[in-house]
Amino acid sequence: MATIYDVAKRAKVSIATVSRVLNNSPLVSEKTRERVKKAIEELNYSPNVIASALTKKSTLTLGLLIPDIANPFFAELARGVEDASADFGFNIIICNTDYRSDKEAEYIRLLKQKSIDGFIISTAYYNDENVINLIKSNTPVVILGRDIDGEDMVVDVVVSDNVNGGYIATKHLIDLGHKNIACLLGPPQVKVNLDREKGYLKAMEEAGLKVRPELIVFGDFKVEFGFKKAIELLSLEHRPTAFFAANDLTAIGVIKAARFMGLEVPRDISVVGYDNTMLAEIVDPPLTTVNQQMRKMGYMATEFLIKRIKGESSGGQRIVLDVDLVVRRSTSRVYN
Amino acid sequence: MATIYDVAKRAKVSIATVSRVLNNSPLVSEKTRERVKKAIEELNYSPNVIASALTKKSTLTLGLLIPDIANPFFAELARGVEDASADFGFNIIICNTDYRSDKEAEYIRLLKQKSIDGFIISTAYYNDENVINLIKSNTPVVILGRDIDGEDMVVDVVVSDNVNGGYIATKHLIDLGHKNIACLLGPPQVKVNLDREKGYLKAMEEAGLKVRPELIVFGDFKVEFGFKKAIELLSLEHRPTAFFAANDLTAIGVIKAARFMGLEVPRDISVVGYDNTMLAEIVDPPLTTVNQQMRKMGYMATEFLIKRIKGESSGGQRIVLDVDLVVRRSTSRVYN
DNA sequence: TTTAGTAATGTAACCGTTTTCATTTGTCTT
DNA sequence: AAGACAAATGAAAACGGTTACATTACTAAA
Repeated sequence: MATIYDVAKRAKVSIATVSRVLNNSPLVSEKTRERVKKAIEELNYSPNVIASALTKKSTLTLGLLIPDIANPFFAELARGVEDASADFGFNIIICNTDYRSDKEAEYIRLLKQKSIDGFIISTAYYNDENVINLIKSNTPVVILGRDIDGEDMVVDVVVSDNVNGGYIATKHLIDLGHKNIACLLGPPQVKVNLDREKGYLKAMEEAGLKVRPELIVFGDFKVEFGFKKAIELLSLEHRPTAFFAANDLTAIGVIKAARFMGLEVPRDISVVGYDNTMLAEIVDPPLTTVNQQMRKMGYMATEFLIKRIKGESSGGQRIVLDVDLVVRRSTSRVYN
Repeated sequence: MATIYDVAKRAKVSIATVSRVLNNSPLVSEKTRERVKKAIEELNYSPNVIASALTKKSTLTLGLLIPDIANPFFAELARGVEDASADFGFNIIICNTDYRSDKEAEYIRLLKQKSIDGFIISTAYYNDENVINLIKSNTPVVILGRDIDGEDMVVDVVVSDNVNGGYIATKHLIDLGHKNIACLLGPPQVKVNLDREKGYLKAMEEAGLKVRPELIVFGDFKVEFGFKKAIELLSLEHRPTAFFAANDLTAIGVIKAARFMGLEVPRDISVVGYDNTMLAEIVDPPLTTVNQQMRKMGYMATEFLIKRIKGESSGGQRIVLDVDLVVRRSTSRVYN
């Protein structure tokens, strides 16, 4: 591979001049600039990012921490992140943490060694020490799809309006006449679940409905959880007629459980999911679900991070994206 | 951040000695080794990969080229790739090419500038110039889930047995009594589709069934394609009773089309998919599909690449992974 | 005790850039 | 034509490691 020296020699200038041309410095005469460009062309030279990173510090690379890329929610987020990165000339390194704090710490250590320019973090727990330390070390960070509990930390946060998401989902069920509405959430350490619960409670309260604590359950975001818990709740004496699940996978588990117990969705049981992943269209019946703009979230978060890196922003913003309800065929009116 | 100089000063040795300790060189006495380690510990020093990459050339980073991470098939592949990378101390940079050759070329250029150690390529067309040039430039490359048409190119290839996949899917339908079996494939530029077709033809021929060319259609891997094409074929006078689709999404499109036309799966129409993505379990009816070991493919490909990078292998291997049929409820016997 | 030979350590060049500072070149005044 | 000043260029020192080679410190044999 050709180096800057080869270019310099061929253009009969010093490497400093070549470097200036490379970085569009104004203090190169038109004549020599052309000569250098020609040499670059002829040698098919392209600068070594590693070498320039050593002095400039910038590697044009970002780290993305997510629990699991095989989960469609995070895949969609990742796509948005990668799109923005590409648009701004950055690349992203993907890290799957499997919800494990030790893996998260290890990846952060590794990526810091590699001098990446910033982190996009989708794995943050409510007050995740790894992440808080990272932010405090003054590394550019943006928190994506999660919330973090840091007093006066300089960090951008891009989330969607989870309280409202929980609210509109529950409201929709209430409007359909449901009164006994179960609420299946993800892990309580992830703040979005607390927010969605808040929305659920708000809607219930607003409608003057009694909240039955046994119908609010925290678990994980998996199909299995929805399935098992729904079976349990549907076996209750006074069983719920509707479920609000905190993601599409859990909602699908609920649908499977209903079918398993000989109940029909939506005739006997209504189900609302969350995320509007591609699964929602595919499952039968198609799932009514809360649409988060995942790709947009990923894109915006990355945009913020890059602005921060370039010094065009000083961080500390909190963006809340709208959600909306996509009504499909897993919910219907109840008569009682 | 502490540098090797800080460590050297604190341990009262030269930076060369520190470097030796860092790289586990045997020619450091136990005593000084301890001293250096202590200094490293105290300063919380960790070496700058960028700097070392400049001399060692190795960045411990790999590039993964896929069409779209939001596609569950590639997400699964990517997960396997990332798992292996993590196990061997590498990181991966993800690139979405959207099936576009120009994007592919651009990413290759960019990643070469960043001196990554090797490429895992899942986007290769039958004879993709970008990829062929890359391989010829002697960069370590492994082709994942695709095939490439290079006479004596030194490149590892990890694929699954697509001919057999097409065969067992079709055979399954034939065994159920189907005679008119449609075959919906992806783009013909992607060799796997040719292979799956080959398997289809082999099974048909073996059973002495007449192949109707109008029932073999190339398209893309999307739901829409399956939907549209199925409607078309199901409107034929002498319509197929079964479909073999080259991925799960297309198969789901077929199921939707059948339902749209008032036909029931599997009573009226049998459908076999391909990939065994999570969608297959979720769709209704659950999809009979050919299982590819995607995560394992990703893992193995990465393992090969890393061996190649470390000089433990000289490349040129071709691994074909087994496939098997997962029979669910989208296929049934036909009586005619 | 000297000496040879090996083990341990240090010095300095190098990897391919960027950038500060010094130097040269060119233009314009007077 | 000389001087002043700005514009263009170059030399060399960083950046933070690795490593070839030189040097020093040991150990054991003579």
